[in-house]
Amino acid sequence: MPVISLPDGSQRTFNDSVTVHDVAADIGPGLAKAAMAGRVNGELVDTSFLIEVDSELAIVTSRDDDALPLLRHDAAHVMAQAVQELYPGTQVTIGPAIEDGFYYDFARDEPFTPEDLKKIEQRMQEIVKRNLPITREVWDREEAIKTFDSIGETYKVEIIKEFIPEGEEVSVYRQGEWFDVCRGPHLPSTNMLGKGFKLMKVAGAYWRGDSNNEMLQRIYGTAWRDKKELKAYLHRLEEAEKRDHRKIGKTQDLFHTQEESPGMAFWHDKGWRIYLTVQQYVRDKLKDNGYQEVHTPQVIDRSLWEKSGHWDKFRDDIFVTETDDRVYAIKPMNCPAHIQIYNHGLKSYRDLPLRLAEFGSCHRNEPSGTLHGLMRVRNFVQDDAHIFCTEDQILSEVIAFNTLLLEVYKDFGFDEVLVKLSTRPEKRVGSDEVWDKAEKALEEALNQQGLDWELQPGEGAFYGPKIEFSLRDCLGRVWQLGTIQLDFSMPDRLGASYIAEDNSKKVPVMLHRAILGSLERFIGILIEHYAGALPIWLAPVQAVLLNITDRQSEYLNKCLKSLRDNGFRVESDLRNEKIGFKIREHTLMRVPYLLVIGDREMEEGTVAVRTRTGEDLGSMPLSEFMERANAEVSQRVN
RNA sequence: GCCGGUGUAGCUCAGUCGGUAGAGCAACUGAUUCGUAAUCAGUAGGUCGGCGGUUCAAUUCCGCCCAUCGGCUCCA
Repeated sequence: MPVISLPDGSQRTFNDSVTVHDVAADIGPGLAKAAMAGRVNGELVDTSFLIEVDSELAIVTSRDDDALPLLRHDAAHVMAQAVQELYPGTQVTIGPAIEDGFYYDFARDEPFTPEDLKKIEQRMQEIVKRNLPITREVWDREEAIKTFDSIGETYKVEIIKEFIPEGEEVSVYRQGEWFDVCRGPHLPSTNMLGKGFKLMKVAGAYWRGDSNNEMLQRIYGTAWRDKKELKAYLHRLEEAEKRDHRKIGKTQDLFHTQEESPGMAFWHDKGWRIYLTVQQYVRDKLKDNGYQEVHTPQVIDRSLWEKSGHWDKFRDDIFVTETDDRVYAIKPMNCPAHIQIYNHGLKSYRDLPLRLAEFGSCHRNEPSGTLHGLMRVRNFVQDDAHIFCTEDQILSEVIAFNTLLLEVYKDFGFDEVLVKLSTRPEKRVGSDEVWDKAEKALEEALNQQGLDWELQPGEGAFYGPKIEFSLRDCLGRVWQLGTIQLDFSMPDRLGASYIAEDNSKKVPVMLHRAILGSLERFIGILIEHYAGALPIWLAPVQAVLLNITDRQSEYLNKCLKSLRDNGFRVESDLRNEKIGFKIREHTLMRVPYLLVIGDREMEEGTVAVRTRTGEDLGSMPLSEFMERANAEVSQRVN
């Protein structure tokens, strides 16, 4: 006699065990039809799930948050069925729901073409129409292995053998002729998938995510409750693509790349202004926070990299130059060089913490397939710094860093930051005692900051734990920006030491840290975040002066000079074009302010101010405009 | 690095089932001096990513390479 408690607090008593579907039907036929799954005592289950004891139950319909992952997982199954119907001999592997959609990895010798995707999508629609009941079966493990082996599904066999312990049973979901090993739950039938799905792209993916394994073909799709939601999603994607920093970099004449220097940017005037503005901002911040700025060579003999251990580990990724029979590395990082500065002269504990910062240009020969606009490059400058300190100073240094980092992100308009803490891996240097202390310091610093953070056990570097700070780009991709990493190894390897209070010689702890990470990547993210309309304090051109006719040229040039003398980045547009044409052009270039000057303004000694959003602020004396603009610059208004 | 797509004028793109290419915008010239998101007319502009091969003939077909895009792996 199970008593079922529903989310609204009501209870229903049944004489016998009931399925989720039975309960839904008991409430009403509409709900029975709409039921996609159930949540029994917090666990998501099929509508066919049998409830035998008193339980809490929520019926999942398309309105629930739970619906989308279910829908997407089903879409993956339906796609796999479609693929196997259309392309016999194709093996299925895994196919989960992901953010905004799903994918399924297939093993097939021939590549899937964009035309294939269309065909598969059509077949999926057909399968949905067939309205196949999706049923759950429980198989004996050995029987499952035998069955999948007999139909040539070797990957499935491997999955069962690996993930299902011997003696346990395997759940198999069947829709029509087609079946797949799956934990579930699933929708009751294929037609509940509806029409809100679309196949997006084919991509390669290694079996089990290991580059030593063979490559499978992954088909990505998106799935939503209905066509309308799908359309909205596709629209969102289109809008996101318009924000692409590579596109905006081109249209706004910020930078370019070319074949001869893959993964390295040619910064144009306007892009470089952004770069310098960002750099100057960080430079001032670092100075205010007790950092010394240094500068070290870009080309350093291989012997130093051998000592640091990088030559062994990263030889293939280091650009090398050979001159006069010596082999030099184009530096891939600044830290060994900073230790050279640290080592220059005897250090006492009184010198610590010592914070050395450098905007050092680094080169890394990243694999060709990983390059991506400004986001992943081979030449970059980090807002890099190394803090040399004692073990006891770790906590206070990490707190100070986190505080500074959040302050900086906020100034740039980023409030949503993803934080991850990576702790000791199996292979590591340093005593457990030191690791304990270090991990605790990082954790405590994060908690004191009130940050939400995710633990990544075992993901730390061999030389120390780390915190990573990431932002999401316009297409939802996550890019790591800031980091603080403890290093118990390199100072020792490169002979750094200090004299402690008790006159003993000790090795300092080194903290690698960056806030923006690579300036290139950061500027790429900035461009996308603001869709090219950078806040006025960052905008490469803050205002353009536009004349109506030639008569105002002289007055306009006077205004231009005055603005420039006051430190504004302004341009003039004296072309013999209609004012509407000029306004359109500069608005599209996302210039924050357009200052229109006609006879009226000339006579009154004013400028007519228009914003890039199309707002007309009316005429005002130049001094008033400058006051306004100055305030916005110093307050970093968007 | 791996899988797949793409590479045509400064930009965005069309085109050629093998006979050396076209539009819009931009540029240039001329006219227009016109008050808040595109004034009109004309001119010029391309070794069709690179190198090889097949062919009477290759931008088009084939091979290799490079770059780029989307993923995967990687990211000190």
